[in-house]
Amino acid sequence: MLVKDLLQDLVKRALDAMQGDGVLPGDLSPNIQIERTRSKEHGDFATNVALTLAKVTKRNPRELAEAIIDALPEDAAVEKVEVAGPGFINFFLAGIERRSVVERVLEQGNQYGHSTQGGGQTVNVEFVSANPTGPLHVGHGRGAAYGATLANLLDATGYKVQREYYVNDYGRQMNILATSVWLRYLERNGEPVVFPSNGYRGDYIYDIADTITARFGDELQHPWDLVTEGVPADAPDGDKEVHIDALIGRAKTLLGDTDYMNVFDLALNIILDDIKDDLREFRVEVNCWFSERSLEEADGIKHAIDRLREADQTYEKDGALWFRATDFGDDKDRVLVRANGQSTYFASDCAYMLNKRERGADTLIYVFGADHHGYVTRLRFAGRALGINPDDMEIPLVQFATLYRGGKKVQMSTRSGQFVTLRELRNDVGNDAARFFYIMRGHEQHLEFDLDLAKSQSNDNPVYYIQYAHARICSVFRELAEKGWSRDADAGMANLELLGESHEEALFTSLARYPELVLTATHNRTPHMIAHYLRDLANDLHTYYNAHKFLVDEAGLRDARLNLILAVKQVIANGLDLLGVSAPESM
RNA sequence: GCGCCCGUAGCUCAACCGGACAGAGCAUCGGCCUUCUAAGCCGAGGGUUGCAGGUUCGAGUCCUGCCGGGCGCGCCA
Repeated sequence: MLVKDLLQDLVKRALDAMQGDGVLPGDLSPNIQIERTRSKEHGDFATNVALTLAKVTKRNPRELAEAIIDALPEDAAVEKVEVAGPGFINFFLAGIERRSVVERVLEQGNQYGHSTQGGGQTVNVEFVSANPTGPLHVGHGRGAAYGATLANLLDATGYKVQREYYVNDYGRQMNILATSVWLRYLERNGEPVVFPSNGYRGDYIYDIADTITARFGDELQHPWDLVTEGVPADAPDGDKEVHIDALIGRAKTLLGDTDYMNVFDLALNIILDDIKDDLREFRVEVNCWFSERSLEEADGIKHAIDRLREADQTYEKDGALWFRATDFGDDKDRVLVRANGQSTYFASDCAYMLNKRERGADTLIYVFGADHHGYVTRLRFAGRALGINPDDMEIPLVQFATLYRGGKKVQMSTRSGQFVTLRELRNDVGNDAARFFYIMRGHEQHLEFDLDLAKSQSNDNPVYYIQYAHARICSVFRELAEKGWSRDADAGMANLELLGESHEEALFTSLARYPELVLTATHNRTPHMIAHYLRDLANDLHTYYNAHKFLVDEAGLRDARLNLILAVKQVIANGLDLLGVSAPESM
């Protein structure tokens, strides 16, 4: 049981007693907030319950606080309780309680900070879900790091987590990709191809085209004149959308269904495999690569539309099938099935959402890039249409990351194909720094990613600073062995009371805070809190190291200090693990 | 035009359901030092939380309006 919960229980019992005695009205059920204090003078924990009760009971808050303290049951963990400020109740923990964290950490090891708070509820975390039309870029990287870390947090706090990537392998963009590949193939085989302005221009398209050549030789080749037969002009003279759609049509006609799909699938698989490798190397786990096409093939879209139709939420107009979004407060109704018989993305959204629910997800988390925030409303309407409680759907938006090198912004533009890929970033700064820097800021904040800092081996680099704290502790233990000593764990525990230095007190507090922090970070979907915490903990360790020698001659004190820093090492490792960052033994 | 997000120290960012004196790092300034491997350590200055109202015992946090920045609006995906 967390001390926080213990204190909450004590306060509750006090209030119950006061209600029983008629000192407080029996009908109030106060929300008892226990929080860590910001400064030591205010003790370890505080509650504002007297302030909140003062109003409803029309009593003086300080006086009420005194009364609550009088009714508070004794507990060995609490040394002193005080009224402070306008009516806060401050709790000072007993020394033995404060020190006990060392034992807890070492006992629980890599499980310290984990909990069963989630009660086994299933949470579906969908993230990245970039169209497989090219390699992931640095924008996707932030979503990947955020989603992966959030999933790790949920996992650690007792939720069943589905980590999911929605593979858009069905729509028009994929047809543009397949056609782009085929055109590059023709170009490589000597055709005088004029590449469409709306096609995918990246170099990787050539690589895929070469794979096509390796597999199919010149079987898929057709003369350029025939390819462009009847195709309207490209921009600027014509409409680039019409132009590319016509080219797609020609590709399908000339290649036939089978060969067209061969090109399509080959392109898709090469890119998707690349994305899978990329994420795996980035320590981003994905349990389910959910294919949009599979949804269509399994009649999932029809299934979802049937559901909406049964609920009388659809109607037909102008040959299309519409969803009555206005009934739910949208400014206009939304098309489910176009006049040409093709279903819309909104229909796929509904189908996929329904599918997630049918696979057992209680909560749906959609991690979106901020540029996709226009979909949020639509998705929420889909949820309402399908009868999903709005509280069971969350759509955190991850803002853009801007790269800086040499103090200057790295220019990027998807349109011109001038984007930095996630793989380039990882190769540049390393996986550890990339993971850490990505989640170091609140996800709703624009991120300035300083590439030079991320690479630097100095204390200014927070990743280095934290990892170094871990390695430094390992180094102390190597030194211990070199001196021919060893740690006596039991003696260390028995001598914890020798640890009375302010640096040691600070570490007790920091270590004890960790499980609460993990819960808060999970609950608020704010993994950056872990990064900030680890930086603070590392700072506590380094200042302690600078102020005191651990390997002192006096064995009792030495063992106690070694137990303490071993606990610090454990918590740093646990925290870094949640972030997907390694904890090196030496640097 | 409508909608969403953001605005906190010179810079990059924190601030747990609305709590106590708004905190870190970098940079700046002033000292110290050569250590369980680390040019590091200790300390100081720096703020009308974009502006103006409102709610509250209490607002960086909630509400309204404005200013500034980013993004989005489709029978595209």
